[in-house]
Amino acid sequence: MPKKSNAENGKRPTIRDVAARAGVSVPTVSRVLAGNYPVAPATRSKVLRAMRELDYVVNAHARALAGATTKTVAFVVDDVTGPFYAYIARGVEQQAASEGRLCLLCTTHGDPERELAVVELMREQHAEAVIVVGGSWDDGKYHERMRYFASALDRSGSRLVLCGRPSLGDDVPASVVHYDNEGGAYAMTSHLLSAGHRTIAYMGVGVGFSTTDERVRGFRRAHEDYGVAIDESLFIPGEFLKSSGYDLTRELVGGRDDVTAIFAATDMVAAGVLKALREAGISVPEDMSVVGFDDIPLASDLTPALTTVHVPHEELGREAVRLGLRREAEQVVLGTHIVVRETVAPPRRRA
Amino acid sequence: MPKKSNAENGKRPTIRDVAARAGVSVPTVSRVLAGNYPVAPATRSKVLRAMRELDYVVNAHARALAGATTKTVAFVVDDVTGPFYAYIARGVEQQAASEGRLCLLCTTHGDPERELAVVELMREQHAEAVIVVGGSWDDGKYHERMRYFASALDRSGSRLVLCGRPSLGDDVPASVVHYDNEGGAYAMTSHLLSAGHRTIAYMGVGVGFSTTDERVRGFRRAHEDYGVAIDESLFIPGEFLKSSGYDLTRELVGGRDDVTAIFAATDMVAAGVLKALREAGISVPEDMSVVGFDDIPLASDLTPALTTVHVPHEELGREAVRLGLRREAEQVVLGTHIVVRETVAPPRRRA
DNA sequence: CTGAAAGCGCTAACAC
DNA sequence: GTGTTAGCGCTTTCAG
Repeated sequence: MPKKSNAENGKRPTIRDVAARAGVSVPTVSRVLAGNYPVAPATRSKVLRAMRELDYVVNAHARALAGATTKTVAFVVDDVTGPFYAYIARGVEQQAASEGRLCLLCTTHGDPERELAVVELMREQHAEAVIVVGGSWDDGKYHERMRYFASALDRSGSRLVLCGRPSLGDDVPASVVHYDNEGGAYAMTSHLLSAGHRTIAYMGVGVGFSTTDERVRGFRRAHEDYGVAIDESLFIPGEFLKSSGYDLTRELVGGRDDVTAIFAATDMVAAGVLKALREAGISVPEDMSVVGFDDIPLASDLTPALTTVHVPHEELGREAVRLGLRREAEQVVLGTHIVVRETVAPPRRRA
Repeated sequence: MPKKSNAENGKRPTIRDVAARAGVSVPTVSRVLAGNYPVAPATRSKVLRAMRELDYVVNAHARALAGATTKTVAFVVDDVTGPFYAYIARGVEQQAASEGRLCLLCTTHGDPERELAVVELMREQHAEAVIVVGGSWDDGKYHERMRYFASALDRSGSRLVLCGRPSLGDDVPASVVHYDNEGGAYAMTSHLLSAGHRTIAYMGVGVGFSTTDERVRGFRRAHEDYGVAIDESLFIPGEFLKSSGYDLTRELVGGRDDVTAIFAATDMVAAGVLKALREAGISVPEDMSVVGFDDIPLASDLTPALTTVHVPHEELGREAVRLGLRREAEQVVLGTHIVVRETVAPPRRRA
C-alpha cells in the first residue's frame, strides 16, 4: 500500500500533501514556509496555492522537534486575578506576541509542589523563557529550589526570568527584572514625614518576604534621614489583603491614638484600611493620612483617591520577555515614583 | 560513528539515554513513562532511577508528534486586565491544571486580524480546546468568521468553546458556555421598579453587542411586566468603560432631572457614574439609585458599595474547559443573581 | 513482559 | 533553485 495521503484520508493535511499537490518536493514546501531560503517565484506561488486549497497549517510540534525553536514563553504567577499580576501579564503577553511568541500561563497559588510541577512542565515544553512573577521568601529552602529551577531550565535550554524579586546571585543562570521598592518607599515615607507626620504605622509586614524587606528598608531610611526614631511597635505584621488592612486598622484605632498616618504595604491593604477608617468615623486625610503601594487601578477609584507608589507593571512584563528571549544574565531595575492623590494631609494638631 | 548520546553530549538527555543507562529498550522506557502498560517492577525501578540520575524530562513536542495528545487548552481574550476576564481566566487555568492541561493565553484587543492569527496559531499548536471569551458583535462578517474558526479548528482536531456569548447555531462545531444576562437584567430592573423608580436610564448601550442586547432585553421585559413605558431616550449609548460612565453621567445630570435611577451596563461604567455623581453633589442612593452588572471585586469597594448582578466568572471558565475537553456540542447557561448592597433606595419625592 | 521496526511531520545538511 | 537523504524524540504495532 502506497503512503496514504492525509488530505484524502480526512485527517489534517501535512507538508507532504502540499508538496504532492504542488508537484514539488517536501523540502521546497518547507522553504517557502520558512521563507529564509531562495525559491523560484513560480514554484513559490504554486506551493502557496496548494496550501490554501488544502487549508494547510504547519504542525508546531513537528517543527519544534525538527529543530526550529518553540516560540513560546511561559508566565508563572501565584494568581491571575490580582490587578498587580494582571497588568504584568498584559505586558508579558504583549511583548511575547510582538516578538511572535505564544504565551503559556501557569498559576501556583503559592504552592511549592505545584511550582515544581510547573517548572517540570515548562522543561517538557521547551519554553524559551520562563517568567516567574512576584516577591520571594527569604528562606534557605526557597532559594535552593529556585536555584535548582534556574539550572534545570538552563540545562533544558530555557531561560528563567525573575520578575519583581531580587536576584539569586551572579552564579545562577537567570535574568532578573526588578523595580525599586526601596526607593518608592523612601519617597513616600519622605512625603509623609515632610507633611509633618512623626508616628507612621507600616501596615502589612510580611516576614521574610522580599517585597516587605525592600519597602521597609526605604521606610526606615527615610526616617533616619529625617532624624525621626521609629517605635518598633509601628511595624504591624499582616498579609497583603484587603481584609488584613481592614482588621488591623480596627485593632489599631481601637488600641492607640498616637498614629497620624498609615503606610499600607500594598494598595489592597490600603483599601481595607480606608474602609475600616470610614466605619470608625475617622476621616481621611483630616484625621488620618493613608498611603499605599503599587498603584493598581483600584487606587484611583477609592474614596478618597489613594496616594500611592506607582509600579510600572506592564513595562515589567515587557522587559521580562525581552530579557528572557535575549538570554542574557542582565539585571534591570525599573524606577518607581509616588502619585499624589487625596489621602495625605498634615497631621491634625493634638489638643 | 555510533549514535551519539545526548547525555554525554551535554545536550538534554533523551529517552534513548535513559534506556541505555537502565539497560532496557526505548519502548520499555516509554511504557513506564506512560504507565498504561504492564512493566516488571524491577525493570520499572531501574528505569525510574536512570531517569532521575539523568534528570530526564520528556519532550512534549516529540510526544505530541508521535500521537499522544497535546494536553493544552487555549484561552483567547480581548484583554487580561479586566477583572471580568481575569476571573474567568482563573477558572480556566484552574480547571485546565486539574485536568492535567497547560493553558495558552492569547489576547486580541478586539482586533479581527489578530483574532484570525491567534486561531491559526492554535491550529498549529493542536490545542485540544480553544476558549474564546467575551460578548460578540452582531454583524454578519463576525458570525461568518467565527463559523470559519469553528470548522477550521474542528478540522484540526481542536474544539472551539464560546464563553459568555451566544451560540452560532446548531450546525457549527462549537460548544458554548453562557450566563443569563437577560435574567439578571430582568431581576435587577424589577428591583429598581419595585423600589418605585419609573424613569431609569440604561447607561452604556453597545450597539449590536450581544451582551448589551441580552441585558437590554431583560430591562425591557421587566418594564413591560410592571406596565411601565420606557422613553427611548433613556437608552444611552456608550462603551463599557469607567470614563464612559463618568462622561455620560455628567451630561445626563446636566441635561435632565427626571431620572431617578441609573442602570449601568457594567460595574466599570457604574464606577464612573458614582464618581460623576459624587462630584456633582448628588448623593447615592438618596438622590439617585445606581446599579451595575458583573459583580467584579471593585463593586464592593466602591462608596457606597454597589448593588449589582453577580456573574459566576470562575465557574464560567471551569465549565468552558470541561466542555471543550469533552468535545460535546453541549450548550450550558449559568445563572446570575442580584447582590443587594448600598446604592438603591426609593426615589426621593419630587417637590 | 520486552524488543525490533516503523513512522508522526518537519527541517537541515548535502548534492545536483 | 530544487531534490535526496537523514534524522529530531517519542509512541506504537507486531513479534517473541
